[in-house]
Amino acid sequence: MARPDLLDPVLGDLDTRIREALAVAGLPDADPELEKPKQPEHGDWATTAALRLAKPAARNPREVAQLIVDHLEVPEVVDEVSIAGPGFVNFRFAHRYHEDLVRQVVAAGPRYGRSVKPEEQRRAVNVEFVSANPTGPLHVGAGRWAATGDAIAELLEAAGDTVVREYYVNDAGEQIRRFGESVVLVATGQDLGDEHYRGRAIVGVARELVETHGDGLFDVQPGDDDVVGDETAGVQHRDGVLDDHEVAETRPPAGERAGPAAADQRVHPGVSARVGVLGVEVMRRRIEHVLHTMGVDFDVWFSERDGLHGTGAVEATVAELRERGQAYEADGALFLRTTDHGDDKDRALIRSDGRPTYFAADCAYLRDKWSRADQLYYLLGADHHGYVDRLRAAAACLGVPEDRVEIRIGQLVNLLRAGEPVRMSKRAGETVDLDEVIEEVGVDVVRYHFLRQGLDTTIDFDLAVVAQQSMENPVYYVQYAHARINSLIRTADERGFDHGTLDEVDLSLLTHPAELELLTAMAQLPLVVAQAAELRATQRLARYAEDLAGTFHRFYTECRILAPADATDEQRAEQEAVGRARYWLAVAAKQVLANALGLLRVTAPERM
RNA sequence: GCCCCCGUAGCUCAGUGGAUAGAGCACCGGCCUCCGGAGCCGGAAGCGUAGGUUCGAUUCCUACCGGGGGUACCA
Repeated sequence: MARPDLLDPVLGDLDTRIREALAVAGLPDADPELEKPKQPEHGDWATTAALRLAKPAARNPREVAQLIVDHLEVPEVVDEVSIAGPGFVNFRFAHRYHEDLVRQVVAAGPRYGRSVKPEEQRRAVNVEFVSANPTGPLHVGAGRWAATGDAIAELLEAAGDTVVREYYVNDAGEQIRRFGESVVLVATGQDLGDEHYRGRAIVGVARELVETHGDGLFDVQPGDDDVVGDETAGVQHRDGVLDDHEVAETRPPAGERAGPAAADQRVHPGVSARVGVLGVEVMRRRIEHVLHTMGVDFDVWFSERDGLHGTGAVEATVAELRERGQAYEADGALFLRTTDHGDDKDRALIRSDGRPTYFAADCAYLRDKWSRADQLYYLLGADHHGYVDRLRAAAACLGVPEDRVEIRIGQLVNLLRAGEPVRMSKRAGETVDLDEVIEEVGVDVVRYHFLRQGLDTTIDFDLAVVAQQSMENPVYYVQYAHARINSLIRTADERGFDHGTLDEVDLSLLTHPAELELLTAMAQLPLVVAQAAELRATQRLARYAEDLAGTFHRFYTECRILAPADATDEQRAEQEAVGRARYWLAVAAKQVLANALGLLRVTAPERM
């Protein structure tokens, strides 16, 4: 678990001393796991070590707590140590600790909340997310993976790891030919079959291709005859998460998916393949653009076609798996022994007709990533959960340690409007894509809505609700707190408020309960960030931001900073000293709010 | 059939084995002659059911009930 001692020297010292006390008392070693008591009156920090040591020490928890307290060399900064409840050891810190916090926050600025890992614990993490098929526009569901994957990447960086954000572009195989075929038919005004991709996006791609390449694009060209028997034949991939109502829009009907589909006789397969490659790139760029509007910028767009099939990586991977003795032939096909590693059945790598399966490409991709990173994180939608076991098994077959491959499944998103499912009318080609939702409600709302809920809850995204600028949208609550502080600072400047410098201000005047609560809330950020990163749980940080905003609003309501505009000189003078301390507290609180929002990559507006 | 996720306040959701289970919305009642009322304070209201493990279970295990998703030498 996150070690507060790595985040804060004062907590680090306390952590060390508790460990020493355990040793001196003859108790087993244990991580003190310093935490914030739920009730403020219990103190500033607490350890549960006694509770967890009760069993190994064969004593009751309160006795163990007493032993710890008896042997603890209490740090100077701790004013009070107490035992409470079943065996908590609570610490109340001297006021000086809180005063230091304000200075620490202001000094660290945007870095407050981030931490550094010791070299040996630092990981190069590859975070793969979204990876939607480039054969259609991004749906709302993909927005969830975009927001979540991006924020998790940010959290990991904040916790001291290095991160690569990666998008796997599934641009090889049968689906590309079919996509190209669809584009050709659309561009030449012919009817589409049930197996074809359709919708505004296809029309847009067709139009753009004609503009850039001319009509000759659709004529048979030299080389087009070579593509028959495409060696990459393969695959439609983990296409992000589709709303169930939307699946039919981008995925050919089930009946069409069995086996290599018969090519449409109206279009030369070579033309389809060539146009497909071009069209997919156009679509990919559009996806890239939408993600960019969402604030998500990938470091690597990994092309299956260029990166795996084009480099022989698939063959090399299959060869390695054979060498490792993890593959065997049966019925003319080649299978991977995934059942040795927890899968239900062995999976085919090479079909009996010699073509590699999609799974083979997946193995090659995993191997490629493992050569570039030492921790692999996959964020997949629940519609791909059936894929998890074989992916884990593939990693095991390739010799990747179990704890270095993390595959997380997120539940899907239901798109609603005023409680009614937004149904996709296939005939009308009516869909609601991610870019339209962003347009309608704004990036921050979309991102935050996805980030404040855990990955394993299904999210209802109701356009009617989310469009309201009210507390149905907690992001506004947090942003409002930030804007409000900014307004406060602005007003202070306008009135010529003399806030002095942080060095000279007397922060010991911050004694109001609302001030102390704000201070202790601010002190939590580094720990919250570390825990959120460790758990890959963005909602931890979002909920923290909401709590912090609430704590600030209470402080704001109860504690005046500026004297009233019509105050007498006496009132003004009286207010001045404490007002200065509060001013700096507000400045620090603004920084913490900005940092929390920044880690979620949600904007912290100066005014709204 | 098998696998995965969920079930916490009227609603939407937090809560990595610990103290009195928390927010928002909705409802009821209050709050500044003054720094942004997109705010603050108060009230009422809850762990699906039954077992088990544990000093301690919303949390872990089993069964059941209810809801959602997935199940291919497919692409």
